[in-house]
Amino acid sequence: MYQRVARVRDDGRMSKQPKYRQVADALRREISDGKFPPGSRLPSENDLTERFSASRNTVRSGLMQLVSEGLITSSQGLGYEVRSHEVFELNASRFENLSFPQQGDAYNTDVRNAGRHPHQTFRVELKPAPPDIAERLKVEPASTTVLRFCHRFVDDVPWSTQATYYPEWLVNKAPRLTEPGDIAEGTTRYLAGLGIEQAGYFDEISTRMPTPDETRLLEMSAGVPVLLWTRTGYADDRPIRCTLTTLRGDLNRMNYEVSALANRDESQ
Amino acid sequence: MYQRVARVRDDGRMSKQPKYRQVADALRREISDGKFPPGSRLPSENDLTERFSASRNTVRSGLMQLVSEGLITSSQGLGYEVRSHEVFELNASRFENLSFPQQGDAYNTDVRNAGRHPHQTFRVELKPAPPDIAERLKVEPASTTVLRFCHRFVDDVPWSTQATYYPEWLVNKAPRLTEPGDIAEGTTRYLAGLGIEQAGYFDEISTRMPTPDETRLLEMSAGVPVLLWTRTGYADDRPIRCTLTTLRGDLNRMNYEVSALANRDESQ
DNA sequence: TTGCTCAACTTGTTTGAACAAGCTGACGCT
DNA sequence: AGCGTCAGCTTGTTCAAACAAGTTGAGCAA
Repeated sequence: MYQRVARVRDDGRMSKQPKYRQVADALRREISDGKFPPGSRLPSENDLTERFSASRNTVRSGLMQLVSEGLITSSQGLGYEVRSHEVFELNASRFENLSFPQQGDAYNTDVRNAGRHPHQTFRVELKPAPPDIAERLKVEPASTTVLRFCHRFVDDVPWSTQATYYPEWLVNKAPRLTEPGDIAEGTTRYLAGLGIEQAGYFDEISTRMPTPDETRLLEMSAGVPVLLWTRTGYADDRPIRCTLTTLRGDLNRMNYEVSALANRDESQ
Repeated sequence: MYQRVARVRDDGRMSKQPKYRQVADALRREISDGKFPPGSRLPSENDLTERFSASRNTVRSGLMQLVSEGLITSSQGLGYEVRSHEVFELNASRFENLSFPQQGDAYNTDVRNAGRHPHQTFRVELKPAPPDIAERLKVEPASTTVLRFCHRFVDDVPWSTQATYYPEWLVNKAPRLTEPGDIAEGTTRYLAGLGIEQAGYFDEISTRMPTPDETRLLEMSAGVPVLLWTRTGYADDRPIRCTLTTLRGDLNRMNYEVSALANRDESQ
């Protein structure tokens, strides 16, 4: 039976909020007040059913709300747990090409410096350029590109995926880009040795909820968005690579350090 | 009655996916295939109930899934609509202090250049520094700061909120920061006129699901994350401001253009 | 002690029903 | 023609019940 929520009640204020939202609001408040600290467990659905005089389904609706806000997680047989946050800082404005090797190693050193254990799987493909990549690389759509793909973990927790596309003309100059394994000295350094130096890049950052594929690959729980980071690298004003990085939003933060003096001359 | 989903069925593959997920997957596929283009409406819950031979609640679970993925929206009385995307580019690496005025105006000109109509509300507060702000401004926690708050719209659609904190010592030098209205020439330019020039900044970017407050202020629908952008501005290596910007993730993309030459000298 | 089983918890999935409430167009009245 | 009402669509909220399935610890057997 439908039971209209009291319109004038509660703490005296008008509150014609639906019951499931009252549940969510109450629990959210208690979590932020520290009654349920990160890592702790919430009362079971049955307990909450009693406490709020609501059906189990209604309580579940409220809990679902908090799950999709990224505040709590649920596991069958275990209960609901308050999510604890731990972010990894990602310094994006640093240039890797002087004393630092490239990608894999920038990541490796960063992670190790943080006292964590890095791990990654690697894959190389030949692939026709997707439209957005082709546009950024200034090549024909569906023209051949080399795709170097990385799946990265920190302490065996999936952290990010990275797909770097190289245009065909560059691969002709730098054939080792098609090597199926990691390039020991780093691709940036390898390219620099061939006289192709990444002199600048253009970064685009956006966010959205993960696709089912991303959810699987990054083992993401509900209510956590991804950070999408696209870096287009240039040498002599010509695009030489385009890197799409997908980062778990709950684990990563990106940093840029920019100085006015450095940028003064290149007013866009 | 509980009815176990067929284990060997469908297209011949093992598929012991729960029914509500089958609904979500089928619809997601049809949306990405273009059967339901952005802006179009999905069949009603009743139609889907028939099509999938499931109860209305099960169909709703599947639809909820897509809503929280940010793929569709629902409106009472109207139905489910496929979300259409339109992003606004935000050039974050540009320096505003040469020929461009500050914040409000960088935003105003950007929006107008895009052929859109900007609009913002403004507020000034005196507020004790929150811990994270105090740390970034290198002042005592809870010491006095001036908070200048902006609520921004594009074509009357809520776009972002921006809160800039100035430390007390700076306000003593630049009293107009407490003026309740907009500073016509822009705060950066006003400060530069007093010999305080923002020579660099440190940006931090992260993402998460919005809080209920943010959902209300930015009129966000379910399944859309926010982009959090923290900019700490420096003059002579001393923090002079800290700006927290909350951006609707479905409407914004941030860009950084960085050149190696510019950054070569300031290896951190 | 070790190891297995199982009862008793937990959340996950599904159904059917009922009523609330927003939206739209048809119909009929003025 | 103009306007208001309302039937009939839509999604939103809530309930009660049942069975599925993951987790854990108590207790029994080897």
